[in-house]
Amino acid sequence: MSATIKDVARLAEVSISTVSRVINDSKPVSPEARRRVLKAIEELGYKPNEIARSLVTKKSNLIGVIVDDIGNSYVAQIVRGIEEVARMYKYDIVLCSSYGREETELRFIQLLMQKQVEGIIIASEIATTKIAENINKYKIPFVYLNRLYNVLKTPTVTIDDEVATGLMVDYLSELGHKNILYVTWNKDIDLTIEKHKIKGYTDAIINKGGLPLICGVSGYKIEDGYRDGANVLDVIKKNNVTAVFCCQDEIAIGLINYLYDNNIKVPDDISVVGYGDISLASIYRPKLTTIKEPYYDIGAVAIRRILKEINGEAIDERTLKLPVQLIKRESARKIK
Amino acid sequence: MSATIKDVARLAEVSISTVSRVINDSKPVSPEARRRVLKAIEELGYKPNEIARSLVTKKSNLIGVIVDDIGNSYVAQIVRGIEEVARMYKYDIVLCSSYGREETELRFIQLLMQKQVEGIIIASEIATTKIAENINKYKIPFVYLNRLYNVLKTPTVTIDDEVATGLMVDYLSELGHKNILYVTWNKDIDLTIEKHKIKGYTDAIINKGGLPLICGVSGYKIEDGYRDGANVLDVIKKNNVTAVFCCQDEIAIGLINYLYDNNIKVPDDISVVGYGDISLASIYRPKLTTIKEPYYDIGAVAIRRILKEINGEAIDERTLKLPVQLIKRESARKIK
DNA sequence: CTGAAAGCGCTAACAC
DNA sequence: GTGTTAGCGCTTTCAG
Repeated sequence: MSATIKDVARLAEVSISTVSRVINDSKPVSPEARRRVLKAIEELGYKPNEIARSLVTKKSNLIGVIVDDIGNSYVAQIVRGIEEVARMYKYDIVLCSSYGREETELRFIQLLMQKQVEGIIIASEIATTKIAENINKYKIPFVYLNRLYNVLKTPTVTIDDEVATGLMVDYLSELGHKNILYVTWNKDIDLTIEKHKIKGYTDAIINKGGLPLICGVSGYKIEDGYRDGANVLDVIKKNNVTAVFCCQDEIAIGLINYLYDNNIKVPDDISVVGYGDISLASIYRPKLTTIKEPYYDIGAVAIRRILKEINGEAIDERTLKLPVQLIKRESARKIK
Repeated sequence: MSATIKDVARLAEVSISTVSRVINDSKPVSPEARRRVLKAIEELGYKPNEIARSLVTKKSNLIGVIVDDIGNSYVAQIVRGIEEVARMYKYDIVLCSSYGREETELRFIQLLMQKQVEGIIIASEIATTKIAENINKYKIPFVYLNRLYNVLKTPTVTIDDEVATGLMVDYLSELGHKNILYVTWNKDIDLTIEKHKIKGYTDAIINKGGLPLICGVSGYKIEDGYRDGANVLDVIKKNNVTAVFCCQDEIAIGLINYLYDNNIKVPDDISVVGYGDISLASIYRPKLTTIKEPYYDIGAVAIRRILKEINGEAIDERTLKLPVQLIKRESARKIK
């Protein structure tokens, strides 16, 4: 068993209050007493028990982070952002992976509440309204990060997706592309942020005097982009598409993989761009031209908001929008 | 403020002990009392405060996990393994990222101790002996996972690296390769597991009647493999190398990227294989032939060991070795 | 400046 | 089967 405040007090021949005072620097202590306490602490290797401290101060210094899957690189980036700023304020992160199961997330919220976390950030990809109801019950600072869905009326931080897709279309146009295909995950479009992205795309295309061309795939993972590659290729051929704009980097990479495996070279034969700028985007060959969603910053801003709220500071709007950035790399090129 | 056990007791008109008993199912309670307690709990939305509980039971149900960088996909896989089995035993994970700084790791250990974690797993890449001394002081269950270094006399879980590299050489030989270059991170080789990997490689090469050929690079990241690509290419040309065996997948990918950018096709012009089987290995094109380090399992086995130790069960050897697996994909092919 | 004492929310003897 | 009570290790009045 490690030393307690009592042991320190006994050894230093002072009361436990005095020990507490020097530890927390909460009230003046005579130099002599302080010296003795410090010496005793040193000798015993005493470290205050945070659990006991939390119980009385009602501050756990814990933030709960519920993620879909930490194995997703973009999720990892968000978590990095969260942790790094949390730590600046002496907060620790307790990590929960839900693997997209709603009941699991619900269970985690409760679990985290029991652990007395002071705030919760969810970075998940499921569409759910229960979560919000559930969490509001607890009146705890909370931010909901979702790359796909947009159904919860809770604080969040994103980029302006409509502007972003418009920006990409403009860029592709500059490169001389006229027939630009947008590839989207065709599920629950009304609930997802795809609604905004499609609007940005469509408006920009029409603005250039073109005709929107949209094609759906059955998921938003690399496998999905690959699996549905044949369909997409079909659409490409039938419409003389020269540039494909995928709604997620993963789909773009899956598609490029499919094209590669079928002897179609990107960007020589066709341009393919993504959305997100996941870490793979710059490692992959060809390097992916894409829209940057600043995951690290998203996490950092989210936690900062939570921390502010914990401190009772005024917090602004529910949704914070970070600047949009177009990343020009190799997977799109001038049309010949 | 949320409801406490007292509130429940008052509402149910029983003592707090009775409430505690029904919560924990620790002692028989009359059906009638139980019913009333359950009702009160329901009504108040009562959830036991884990902090208070921990204080008295001296069980925090927390495991500290110190990682180098969760942004590394293999680290994320280890953490997944840890979390998933931890959760089966009702443990939570508190995550700390050290970004390879030793002082930070040392500070985290102390911090985690103060949080009363019941065990610590470090998954880091730095070479240090201080960590072990420090942690042993606390007599807390502890596992040290390090993909590169091998200096700590602490429990760990790995694969048999010597066997693994031998296996790869054998495979490459089967494909007809005679001049197989081994690319290693040439720093602290005596301290790293490279020592074993090089031995496995060398023995196997000699065994086949070949001559070992080793070339160093200045790091173990993708950038490093890329940056030193020119040097490696030089060695390749001078020695008629037909297959390159990189000590990490990252280096292999960096190198292939370099070759790609210089119009050398893998595997058509040359075979390149890696070590680790990071998630990128199967996404990348060409898909990387490699040795699988089962990261998820490594994490799972590590936490299982910790949990066993917490429960006072007997634990076997310090180092657990998981089975070696050769993953044949596309980046190596039969010599023409 | 310092100590005694109350109490954070809960569990676990211990008595009844 | 149930209530009373003594802590867990700490912070924080409140006297002095």
